[in-house]
Amino acid sequence: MAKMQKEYNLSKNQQIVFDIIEKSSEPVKAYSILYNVKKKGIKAPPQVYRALEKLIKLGKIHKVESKNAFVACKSSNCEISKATAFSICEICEKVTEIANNKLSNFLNSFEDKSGMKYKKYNLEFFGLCKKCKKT
Amino acid sequence: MAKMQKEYNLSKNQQIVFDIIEKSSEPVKAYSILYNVKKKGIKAPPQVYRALEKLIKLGKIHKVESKNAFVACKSSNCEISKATAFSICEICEKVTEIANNKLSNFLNSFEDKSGMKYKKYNLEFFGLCKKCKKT
DNA sequence: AACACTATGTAATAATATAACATTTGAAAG
DNA sequence: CTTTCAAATGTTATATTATTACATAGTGTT
Ligand SMILES: [Zn+2]
Ligand SMILES: [Zn+2]
Ligand SMILES: [Zn+2]
Ligand SMILES: [Zn+2]
Repeated sequence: MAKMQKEYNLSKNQQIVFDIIEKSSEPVKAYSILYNVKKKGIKAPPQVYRALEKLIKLGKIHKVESKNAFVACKSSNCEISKATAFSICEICEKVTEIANNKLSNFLNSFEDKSGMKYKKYNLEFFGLCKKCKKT
Repeated sequence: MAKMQKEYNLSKNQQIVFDIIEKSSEPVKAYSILYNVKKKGIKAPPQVYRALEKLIKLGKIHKVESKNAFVACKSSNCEISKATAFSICEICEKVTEIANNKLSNFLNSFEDKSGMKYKKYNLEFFGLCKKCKKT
């Protein structure tokens, strides 16, 4: 029971790619992953992109669209990758996943006059992080 | 007074690129723009990307990040490109800019516990448009 | 004219992502 | 156990998106 069955269902390549992203303190780019996994036998872009695609579907990582980079999911609220929100510092580029019920409730129930009901959203906030605000 | 001074300050290339985007009923990709302006003397990617960059700064167009494509601003609320929201149909890929005060007020005043204050956001909703929902 | 600033033209290349096809693996069913 | 089927992998090539770097030209100001 120690590990609470975490990522037992990941395949070899998926696990390798996930480990890299999870260990990183910042968003990771696909080709940076590729470079870092060459030593583990992954040699070509499709291997990385397929793993990324699967991990996104599983909700284990998210793509930060404005940066073409990937982060591990920290909130465990978005297991199916349906509702994601990030804060992005415009100076140091730090990206943090936002877990805020008021925000997610508001957005999940948002419905506009077009009659379109949304099943998924991605929100990216930009500003200055605490550290960078001081300087 | 007929035209209410609209885009008088756009340079030649900026105007050419903007016209293409504004006339399109769907998001336009950079290389599609490039292809379409070859006849007007614009020959290389940087010319297009520079115009795009400027138009974005001016708030006349927005980039739809999840599609790497560009749309003309329809809301005139986001003159400085600070607060953008789009609805995107997952089937026909139609993109519509959302102008909704409740939404923009909520997001503009959103502040999370990290102490980070946001000056900009981009939100992309995904779902099925009215037309595609029927089928 | 001299200056600063913005925009343009052009060639080369970098960075991101997918197509296509052959092969392997692993779990489920018979 | 072996047949079967879906998922995952390996590999080559190519498509798509975006930027660097440098030279030139226009525009307005002093
Ligand atoms: Zn998440
Ligand atoms: Zn910062
Ligand atoms: Zn707009
Ligand atoms: Zn649709």
